Amino acid sequence: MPEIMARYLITSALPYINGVKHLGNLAGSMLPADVHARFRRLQGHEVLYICATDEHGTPAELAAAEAGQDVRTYCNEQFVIQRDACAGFKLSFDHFGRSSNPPNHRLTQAFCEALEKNGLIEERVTKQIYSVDDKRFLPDRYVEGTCPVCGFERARGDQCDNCGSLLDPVDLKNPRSKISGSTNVEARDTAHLFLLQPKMQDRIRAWVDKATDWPQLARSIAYKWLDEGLIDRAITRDLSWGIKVTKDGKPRPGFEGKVFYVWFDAPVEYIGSTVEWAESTGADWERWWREDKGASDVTYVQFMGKDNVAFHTVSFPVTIMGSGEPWKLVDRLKAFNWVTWYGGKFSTSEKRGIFMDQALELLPSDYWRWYLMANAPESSDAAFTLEQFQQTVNADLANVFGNFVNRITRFAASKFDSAVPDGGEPGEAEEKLAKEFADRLKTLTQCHEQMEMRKAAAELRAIWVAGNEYLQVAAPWTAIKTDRDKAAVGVRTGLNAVALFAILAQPFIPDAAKAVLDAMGVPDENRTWPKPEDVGVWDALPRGHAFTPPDVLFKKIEDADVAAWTERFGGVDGA
RNA sequence: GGUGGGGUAGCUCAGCUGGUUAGAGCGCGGGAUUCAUAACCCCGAGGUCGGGAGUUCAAUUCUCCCCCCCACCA
Repeated sequence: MPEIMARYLITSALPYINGVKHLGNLAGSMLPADVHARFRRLQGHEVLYICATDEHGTPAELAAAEAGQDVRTYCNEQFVIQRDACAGFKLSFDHFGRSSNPPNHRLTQAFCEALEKNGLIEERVTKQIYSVDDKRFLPDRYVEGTCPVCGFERARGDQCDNCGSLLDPVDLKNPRSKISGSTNVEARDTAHLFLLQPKMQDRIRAWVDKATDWPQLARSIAYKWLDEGLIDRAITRDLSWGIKVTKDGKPRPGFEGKVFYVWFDAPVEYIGSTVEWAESTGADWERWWREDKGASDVTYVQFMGKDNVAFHTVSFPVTIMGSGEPWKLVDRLKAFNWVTWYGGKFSTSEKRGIFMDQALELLPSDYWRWYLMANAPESSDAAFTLEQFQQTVNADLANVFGNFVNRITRFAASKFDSAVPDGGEPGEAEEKLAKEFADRLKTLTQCHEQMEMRKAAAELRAIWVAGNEYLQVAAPWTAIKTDRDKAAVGVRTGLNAVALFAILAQPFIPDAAKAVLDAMGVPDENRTWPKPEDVGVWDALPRGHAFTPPDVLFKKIEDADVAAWTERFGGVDGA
């Protein structure tokens, strides 16, 4: 089918290496990005879906220390855990990389050097708290002390939780290390590189002004930062785990014990991961990222949680644009709010909420995928409850879709010998179904194109319902008693609906969709996204074509399951 | 504290630039059906659209104030 092929570069915010993510993290970036990637592939577009673990920074170091491991070993283990959890959810990354891998080191260093050549980097000496016992400089939030403003004794280095004053760690009285508790700390001079963001302020604003199709949430956050005024930001830290600072490709004098701050190198890994992908497949990464190397026709779509919007709309663009090089900038952006656990926070320590690896122990990924996207936190935070999860999955997947597939395939198996029947002509009922299907398919397609997950799921569900309505009217089980041709039309239409419904379900529930399409014997090349004007879809299965009724697609979630899970994961209201 | 996002039927949520009897799914009540995972289909009952004031012929939809919830604050 000749179509206008487009190219989509899709990234989802990088999950931090520190432990397996919970369902909220999944629902807010990786999963919707996957749904979108699958949809665009089905449309016949060329898609590159990239993700990676974000591995640098103090939290990784501390988590490793707590686990009694060196950071590298810790990250190696955690990377595998996260990669496997993502695979378990059928996230169809073209590559899942690591920000600690060599390509990101090279790129990050190159970006910094390019920025410096353009006068956007400045070396400054500042005073920071050094912990003698910990043998390290302390990040702001790992310094505690008495607030110089209100006298609160447990003020953090960056802010006092009591009076709200923004603080500088060196101003705290009686400072101590939050890591070891040691009070043997002192302010020491240390040099850092600063990114002169204010110099880019006007260019960033002009760029945001043109981004009229960004969602409201993204634009308002970007403007908020711009209105407040960008500030010079340190992009290096006194740590050992991270990307070394260079000058002219060699270690930068005076920066031997320093690395880039994690927020500077993490987004660069979008590119780094693409390079990893290219190195492992022999593909060309520059045609996805360099405007001068063929990327000008790429549509770049980013998925992220609302906490990441500022970095993607302002900070990272400063790096990209400031380099003066023709890198690809984000075109479309989708931001999500949070999924909450019964209205409160997910928490490992308090045993509240389900994490990705645990979810897969309970049920196949499709169950979670469907619920999380049908209830995606698009306009506001969305509460996850096991009770609603049970209801949604049982109703939508088991009763509406699963049962539709089951009822018509089993009827066809017993009365028409497990083959697509010939004979009869479509009538009024078939016309009505085709009309409704075409209308809803149009809407569904638009929802996917706009990345409206909830609406897309609702529309898909409505299409499934239309199938059940049709069967109710066509009632082949009645017709077969008097008019075999009429029953044949009903069964044939129903079986084609099974295939169509599964094709449209692929982005959301890929495994179940595949099981249905395999059972119906639909060849891969016929599983592409249909168009509303294609009327041939209702006679796509060859007449006489044999199929195997699939097994029950979705087992219902029992009340006893919910009770057990509530016990284990802390349901109801614990907050 | 600042900024942003929310407060709409029992529950989870839709409701562009203001305008006939405010919508969906689930849950609930009734009916129909028997091909099917006690499933499906139809009908119905449920809401002073957080509170107050204002603008307007007209506000859930605009403005202001207040009260709650959530997130972020480099």
